[in-house]
This record gives sequence, structure tokens and C-alpha cells, in this order.
Amino acid sequence: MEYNFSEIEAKWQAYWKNNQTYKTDVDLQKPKYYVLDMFPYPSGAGLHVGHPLGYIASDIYSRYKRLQGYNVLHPMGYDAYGLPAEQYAIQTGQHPAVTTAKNIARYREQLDKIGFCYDWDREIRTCEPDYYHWTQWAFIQMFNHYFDTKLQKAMPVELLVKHFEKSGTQDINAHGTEELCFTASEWNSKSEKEQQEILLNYRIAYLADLKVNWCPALGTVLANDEVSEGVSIRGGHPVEQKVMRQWSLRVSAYAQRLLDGLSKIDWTDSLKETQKNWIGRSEGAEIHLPLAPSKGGGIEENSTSPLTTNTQGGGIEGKPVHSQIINFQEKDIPLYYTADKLDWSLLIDHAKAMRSEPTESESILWEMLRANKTGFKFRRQHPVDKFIPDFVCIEKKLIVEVDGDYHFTEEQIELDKARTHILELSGYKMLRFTNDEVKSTPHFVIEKIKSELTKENSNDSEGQNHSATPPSLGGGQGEVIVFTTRADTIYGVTFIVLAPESELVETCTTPEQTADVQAYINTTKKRTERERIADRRVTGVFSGSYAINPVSGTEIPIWISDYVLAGYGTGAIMAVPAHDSRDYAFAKHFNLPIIPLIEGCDVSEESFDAKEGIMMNSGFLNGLTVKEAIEKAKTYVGEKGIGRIKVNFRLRDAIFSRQRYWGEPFPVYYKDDMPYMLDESKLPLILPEVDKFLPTEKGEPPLGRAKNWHTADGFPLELCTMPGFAGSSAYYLRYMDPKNDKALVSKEANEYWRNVDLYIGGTEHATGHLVYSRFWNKFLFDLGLVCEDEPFKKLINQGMIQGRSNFVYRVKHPLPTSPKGGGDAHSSSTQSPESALTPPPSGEVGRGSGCFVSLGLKDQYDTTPIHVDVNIVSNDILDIEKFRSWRPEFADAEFILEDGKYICGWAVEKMSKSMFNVVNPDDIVEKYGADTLRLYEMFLGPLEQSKPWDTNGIDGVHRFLKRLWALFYKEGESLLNEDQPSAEELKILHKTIKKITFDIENFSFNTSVSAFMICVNELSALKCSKKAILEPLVILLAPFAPHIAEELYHALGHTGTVCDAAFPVCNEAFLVESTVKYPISFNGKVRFTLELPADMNKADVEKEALENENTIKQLNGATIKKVIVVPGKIVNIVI
RNA sequence: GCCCGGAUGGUGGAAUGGUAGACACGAAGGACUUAAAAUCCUUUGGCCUCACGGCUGUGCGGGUUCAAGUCCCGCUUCGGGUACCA
Repeated sequence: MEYNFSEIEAKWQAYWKNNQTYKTDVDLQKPKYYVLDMFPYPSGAGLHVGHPLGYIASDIYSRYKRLQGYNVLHPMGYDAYGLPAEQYAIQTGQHPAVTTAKNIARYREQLDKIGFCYDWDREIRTCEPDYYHWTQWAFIQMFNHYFDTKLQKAMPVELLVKHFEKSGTQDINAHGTEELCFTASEWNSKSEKEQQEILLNYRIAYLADLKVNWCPALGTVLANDEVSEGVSIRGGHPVEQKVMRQWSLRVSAYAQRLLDGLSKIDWTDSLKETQKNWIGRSEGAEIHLPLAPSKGGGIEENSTSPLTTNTQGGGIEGKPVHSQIINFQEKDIPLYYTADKLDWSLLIDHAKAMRSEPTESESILWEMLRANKTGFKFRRQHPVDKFIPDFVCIEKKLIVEVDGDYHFTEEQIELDKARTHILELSGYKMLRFTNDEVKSTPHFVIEKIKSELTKENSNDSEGQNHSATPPSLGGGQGEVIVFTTRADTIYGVTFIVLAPESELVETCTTPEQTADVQAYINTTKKRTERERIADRRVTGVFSGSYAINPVSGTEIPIWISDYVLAGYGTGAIMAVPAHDSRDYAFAKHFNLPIIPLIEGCDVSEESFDAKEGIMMNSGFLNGLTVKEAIEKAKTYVGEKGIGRIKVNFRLRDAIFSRQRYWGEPFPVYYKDDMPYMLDESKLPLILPEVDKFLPTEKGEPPLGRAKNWHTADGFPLELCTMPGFAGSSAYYLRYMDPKNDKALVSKEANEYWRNVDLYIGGTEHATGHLVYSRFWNKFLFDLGLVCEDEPFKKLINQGMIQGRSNFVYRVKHPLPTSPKGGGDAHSSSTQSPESALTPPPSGEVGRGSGCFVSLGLKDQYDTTPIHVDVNIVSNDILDIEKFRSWRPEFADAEFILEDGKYICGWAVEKMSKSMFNVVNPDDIVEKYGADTLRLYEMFLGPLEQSKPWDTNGIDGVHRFLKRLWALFYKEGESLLNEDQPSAEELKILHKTIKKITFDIENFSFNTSVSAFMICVNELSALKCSKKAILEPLVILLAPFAPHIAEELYHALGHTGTVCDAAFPVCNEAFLVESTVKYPISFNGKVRFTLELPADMNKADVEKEALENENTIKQLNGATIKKVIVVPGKIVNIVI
């Protein structure tokens, strides 16, 4: 009986299926173990030989755990929604459900052939209503919860509403998009619509206007991790920035917990590092810089003091601001401005005349401010210093002004700025609103005022109140707020940069600069993300305004540039060109000053970015190390009320809307333009049919074509669908209880299976899926629906399987010189793949001759390398006949052979159709069997390393299985016997048990395959066919090669499945050696070995070694300096 | 630029600081066979040598150590990730 793998594999696959061998249920008698493969997207191309790598590894581990007595959950299913199926549907008109089902069937067929131990009863598909019911359900929960920053967990929105009803925004700890501020009475007086709008600011699933990655070619928005270098990852289409109203998930609220959780899980350091970078926590300070009134281009460089004199522009022209700056710096001295009253009285009169009649907006605002409605007393037209502002709160030193239309004249803007500055120097804070703002968005105006009132409060009373209520982007009207991690460099700030999108751009732009700023903003708007990345030229424009450094008192110019991101920090930075390379480049380009702050650093050529050295030019920070200075500066900023300590995260909220058809419908309807959730009893909301998978004429998403797409009451349903990661974020929970129609997962199932013990998949999910599913799980954990905070305890990334391409060399024309003899036959691994051509399309006759030269002779000719299908090449030898019939244009090909063979060149490239190097697992299974495929995939190299697939080596593992078979059968006769095993045989077996156990635990499957080979080689040499040895060996091999193991297990007389056997345990007693072969080395170089009893003591070993004749010969009379004896290991003689 | 991995024969790779190259492919030679396939045996890092044996050798340059592929410092180079994140 020969080893007939196809028969054996078919037989046992049928047996496992019929006997439900892999069916799993909750079993409280057994410990659980959950092994999961990353959710596959069933693409139309099917599996290539690289895909099953991780599945085989997880299958081995699952089978191993089962043999060890664990109840193993090992499920599989499909992430079935997605863009490719929909793109295909658009092209072909076929319904994506149809193509998806077809692809799944193909995947299943391929997977089945490899003999995995999946419990297929638990299969899930994200596109099935039974499944997406719970995706929609989770979304509703997210809509109905907010994130409490103090408790660091999700809480019901009803609690937030109760809080608003009772005390407004006072003392709230809710993570919000913006900081809002209102009283209870205001909340209660708001309309339903207004209240809903406000709540969206806090909901974990929320609708907001966002700048999104819009991909016109795909007609949808994409998440950050779906975009790379300005193009979509799927399809490579350009992506641009666009503001759209989109659903988002408040992932950013969980940033700290996502970061903290990493320390509790067993993932590789590099993966954790990637997640850390993605979350991007940076601890720093927000610093408030008041705007200065001075004007004009360029900054005043003042070498003798940090104080600036205003020499240009209007306003307080020519007035030295020396004294005020000093006062400003030393806040304990009351601020007072000593301006010439005569000059200013003219201005007042001028202004006053224009304000004689209260405008409509002034009246509106007054109605909202009067009678302590804000909680503070406001006065109207009350004189302050030498001005009469519109509204004043003396208690909080806050002035509110409403600008009429005339404020847009150049002159008036000048005057207003000067006025603001003076009042601010007197300790007043100034808020300015336009008529339009007051009329159209009065509640935002009043919120801003209230926020200002309470902000002042916290500064005054505690100074250290760094609560989690960030000010809105860019700060109030009279200041710029920047975020920095290098507060220590405050003395080196020579300019401020605003993001072009910053709200402050308008405030800061002076009339002279308006045209330039407008032009600049228009150009940046037009640039796509990709252009911004590709084009690293320094660009920017001066706003015309200045801010005052609150520590040094210097005036610094405010610039606008797109190297500052609006979405990070406050959208404004303090530029320290000496110590930040980006600022440096900007300063050099615009010729701005660079002040070095660290002793001995050279900033003539580049910035000194390192956080090391001793501070200089830095006032109270001089002499400190950078580390100390950062801490001291941060504390100083907090204590002096210049700013506050702040933690920023890079992690953004996940955009959750896709303007596509093939995804989960949102359980959302709209009433009065506000979103509402469907009742849970209405779930699942089934994806409707549409006539075409394209946007409507109005530009609505494809769901706009669906008939009756509204609630029973006639309210319209959401037209977007959910993104790919919606269905894949909690899928691992559904496997625990896949048929449950009452809940995502029952409490019982969840408490038994808990979370995934081993998760295997590719690195490509490091920042997408693995962040979203951790977030999603933490949210469900907060709701008490799941019992583990982290979904994936241990995670292994399998390496990529690369392709190995083959080349033939077409002769362009023979070289003029006659062929030189013995051209060297190097492999072409250094061959540049770019220079290789793919064959011309059928029909087109390629240029050059139809003559091909073998690799070893190709250097004698001028050749063009051409990719050739690896499936017609064996051991780099081309099958000439197959090549001729491969493509019509090669039918008459001629060959220059070496030794009668055509040798192909090769190179390692990505495995892809275009390289003709795709190897299909089905072909391997057909030729060698699934067990050989499984073993060979593991044998290729370490699981986590990427490596090229080369079918050439597969014969080795196939021979191994045949040799194993030969221990059982010879010419159809069984060789098995009941003989007692010898000590040597037992040693071979137990050595192998020990090695295999260790290797599986360490996921070192390549070395375990080697160990099996060694074992079988040794047993073959001994002609050992003893049941006592072979039975444990077969069980040991069962996780790796389950079919042959099952066959041989039954041959050994068993009737049940090998899956239910017990994994053999190593008995160390069989491994004890009586002697040790000591390598005897001289100065570390081994010269000979000496066999000595294993229990011989150190002194005797040394004695034996020194007395040995070989030693005497080696020494050749030299004196011994030292002898090192490591018992059981080595002897080293130093001479 | 930054972060993370690698670099060992013709190839994939092995090696708790202790005989570098296990195991396998390929190659060469041989056995069996009319022949082929299959199977089995021998050799196989390089150099010198009839041989015994010796020298050399883990990307490069230093260092630690009785002993370094392995640990430390400085480079070269190839992959992967990420990017004006202040």
C-alpha cells in the first residue's frame, strides 16, 4: 500500500464532517481556549499560497490545545461587505450579494481542501441580516451613550440630559467635539432640535461636519487608515479633503484607555509601538499669547532687550510699550496704560458717534446678557478707562463688543485693534462678535461669552485647574493659543504659525495682508492631500499681526502656513526654529530670526531637535537641562495663568459613513433634519434593493434609489451605509454565540469564552481593525455586555509570503563580438525587476527576435528579461514545450540552451498575477496533498518573518511523509509490531516530544518540522515499526498533518479520532545521557572532543582533559594560563 | 526624516554566550533499472593538502569575554510601517 494522500485526505475530511469532529460547545468541565484568524475578505481572486500560512499556524495550535484537553473555539467566517464587490457590481451589473456568495463558496472550497479544524456551524457573514442586526444594535448603543472623562467610561446620554436640565454645562465631564457652555435654564428653553444638535456634540456615535478624505473615484469617504500617501489603499485612487456631514465614532475619547490597555496584552513590541504612534499621546502645554496691536511687515529685531517698540502702522504709533510689557510679565503689579488722553478722546468720539443708536444685534445680545442671565452682572455702554464698550462685566473684567458693518473699513479695524490692546493691558478681556454672528447664531455667541467667564474664573481661583475642557480652536478673540511639548523653548519663539483653516486667520489678518492671505488660503485649499505630501516646498504668508510672548514680552509675527495642521492641538504653533526642523526650514525660507537656546548647539545649518543640553538665552530657565526646563516651564505656565498643562492625542474619531451601497444600513431616520434611532424592535434594518449601484442624479448615495426608504411614519432613512470595519469590530464575540437572536452574545457564552487567547493575522491591520475593535470592545465592556476589556490577549503577525518570479531572456540581437567562453552563470537574484518586461498581450508580436538564451549564457547577448509563468518552470528549468504553447507569440520560439536545458533567472517579488508568480494552494494539494502543503508552509521559515515561496523545496517534506509511511507499511504489508522499544528508540521519541512541545508553545513551527524529519530519519535507520514508539509520534504529528495522522492512528488500531487523543508528555528519564562529548578548545578554538562520564566533577574533567595525549600534542610545550571547565558543556584551555 | 525588523553556503533556513551551517532543496558521484520514475548510499561554505590535517569564515569597523552569529558602541545595506502630530 502506497501513501495515497488524495484518497486518505478525502476519506478523513468526510469522516470529520460526518462525525462533527470540530463542533464546539460550552463545556464548563473543560478549560476554554479561543483561537482566531483575522477575518478574511473573500476577494474574487481566491486564495494564493500565502493566505493559508496564518490559518495553518492557528490550526496547528488549536489542534495542539485540544490534544492537551482544552475546549477549543476555532471559528471562521467572512468579512463580506466591502468596496471591491461593489466596484465589480458597478462594472458588471451583477449584484454584490451574488458575487460575494460566489467568492465565499470558492474560499470555502479552497479552505476545505487544507483540512482545517474550523467549527463551520459557527460561520458568520457580515452581510447577513442576522449578523448586521447586532452591528446596527451596537451603533444605537453608541448613539445613546457619551464618554465620561472622569469615570473614563461610556454613560447613558439620559444622564447627560438630566445634568443639563439641572445645571447646564456646569461641572460636566463629557468628552465633546467642542466645549459648549450653557445654563440649565437655557437648556430647558431650547427647542428639541437645538437640544439634539447639542447632544450630538457628546454622543459616541455622532453626526458632524467634518473634514473628510473624499475619494471621487470611489464616490465615498475613507477612514484615515484606508488612505495612504494621498491615495485610497483599495484601488489607489486620489483622495481629497472635503467638509461633509458624516457619522463618526468618538474613538478619541478612548485614546488613553486604548494606550493603557496595550500594557496588559501579549502582542509584539513592534505592533504595540505602531498602535502607540497611532494613538500619539503627547504631553505638553497650551500657552495663551495675547495679540499685539502693532502692524507692518517683518519683525523688529531688537538685540539689546526682548522689548519691542512699535515703529510702524497705526494705533499706538510710536508709543514705547516698555513699561506695559514689564508689567505684563510681572503679573502682580496692576496693569495700567498711560496713553495720551487727547489722542484717544478723538477716537472715542469718533466711535461713539457711530454707536449712538443701538443696533438690532446689540439689542439681541443685551436681552441675553441682562439680569444676570449668564450668572454674572453685565453693564451696557459702561465707561472703562477711556472707552465706552458695548457690554462690560466688571466682576470678571470681560468686555463684549458687537461690530457694525463700518468695522470693516481699514481705519476702523486699526482703531478696534488698538482699543482691544489697551483694554487688555488694563486687565480686561475682550470678546468681539459681528452683527451676523449675533443675529444668526446667538446661542453660540452666548456660549462663548460664558465659556470666557468661567475660564477666567478657573485661572483666578485655582490657576492649576487643568480640567478636561479644552478651549475651542485657536482661542478667544484676543489671543492665540498654541500647543507645545517644548514649553522650555518659549524664549526662542520667533514667530507663530496658524493653520490655514484656523478660525484665527481672519482675526489676525490685517487689511494690507488680506489679499496675500486670501490668495494663499485659496491655493492651499486647491491642493490635494497628495500634492501637499509630494510637494515639500516651504509655503506661507504673513498675517500682518503680532502676538506677545507672555513670558519674554517680545512681539512675534503671526504667519499662516499649511505645515501646521488644523486638526491637531489648537491649530496654531509657537515656532522655535532653532530647535524644530520644520520651523527651521520656514524661518530660513522667510528669513526669520533663529535664537539658539541650548549651550553649544550649532544652528547655522540645521535645527537642534534633540531634547538634551543646558538651556541658555532663556531667562529663568537658564542653566537647567532640557528635561528640567520642560517641567519648570510647564509649571510656570500653569502657575502664572499663561496657559495650562495639556495632553493631546493624535488619534482621531473614526468617520463612519460611506456613500456606498454594499454595507450595513444605519438604523437611523431623520426628523426635522435631526437623526433619530430606530426602535430596537425594528432591527435588523434590511439593506434594500436598488436598480443601479451608482449615486442618484442629485448626487445622493445609491440608497437614494431605494423605493420606500423611509419609516412607517414617513421619515426618511439614512442614505449612507457603514464602513468595512463596522462588521469586523465585534465579530469575535458573535462566534461565541452565532445563532442568538436575542443578543449579540449571551452572558453565558461570553463568560465562558471571554476573549481571544490567540489571534493570528497580518500586520496590515495594525492601525485599522486592531484599534477599532479594541475601541468597540471597550465600549461594550463599559455597558457591561462583555466581561473582558481587551478582545485579543495574544496576537501574532504572520509574515508575508512573497513570490519568486522566473525570467526568460529574449535576445534583442547577438552581440557583435563572438560569444566569450564560460560566461559566469550567476543567479539573477540581483536582476532589477523593474527592467523585466511582462509578455506582450496575445497577438502583439514583441520586438526583438524569437530567440531566448539560457541564464548562464545571457551575458554574451543583449537581452530583455521577460516574466515567465512559474507554473511552467521546475527547479528553474523551463518546460520548453509548455512555454511554446503558453502564448501564441512564443509558438516558434528558439532557445540557446546550456547542457541541453533552458535555465531561468529569478527574483523575489510580490506575489501577483502581473508577475506570473502566483501559486495556487489547490494545485499543491492536488500534486502533493494537504498535509504536505501544511508542513511545507510551516517549514519555509519562522512564522513571523516574510519569505519567498519556492515550490522547489516541497519534495523534502513530501519525502518525509513517505518515509513516515514506510515505517508502517512495506509493499502493502503492515510492519507494526508490539515489540518493547529500546532505550535508544525511547530517547529519539522523547527528544522529539520535548522539542515539538517547546516549538509549538513558541510558534516555531519550522523547527518542529525539522525535528519530525530527524525523528523519522533516525527511526528509519533503526527500522523501528514498534507501536509503542509510533503511536505517540502520530499524535505528536496530528496538529501538523492531520490526515495522515488520522489514517495511521486508525492503522494503530484506534476507532475514534486522533483529535481526541492525549498529547504525549516528555519523560526526561529517557533523555539522561551517561556520557558527555566534551569539546576541548584551545583559546576558544575547538580541536577535538573527549567523551567523559556525565557525572564527572569539574576537577576530574579538567584533569582528564589536560592529561589527554591530544592536549599534549596541541600544547606542544606551551604553558597553560587558565583552564575553563563548564560541566556538561565545554573545556577551554587558555595558553 | 522618524519607528520597527532583517543581513549566516548556490537556495529556504538552524544554533539557552559554549563544536557555525541542524533540517531541507539544489548540485555532483554511485547503487537498483533495458530505460525512466520512485527509492537508497556518498560528497557538498571557501582556500591549501594525495592524505593526515591546517587556515579562513555569520554585511563592515571597533569593544566586552576564557569563549561572540548571539552582548555593547559606531557604520553599510535591504525590507516593513509611518509622516509636516508641534
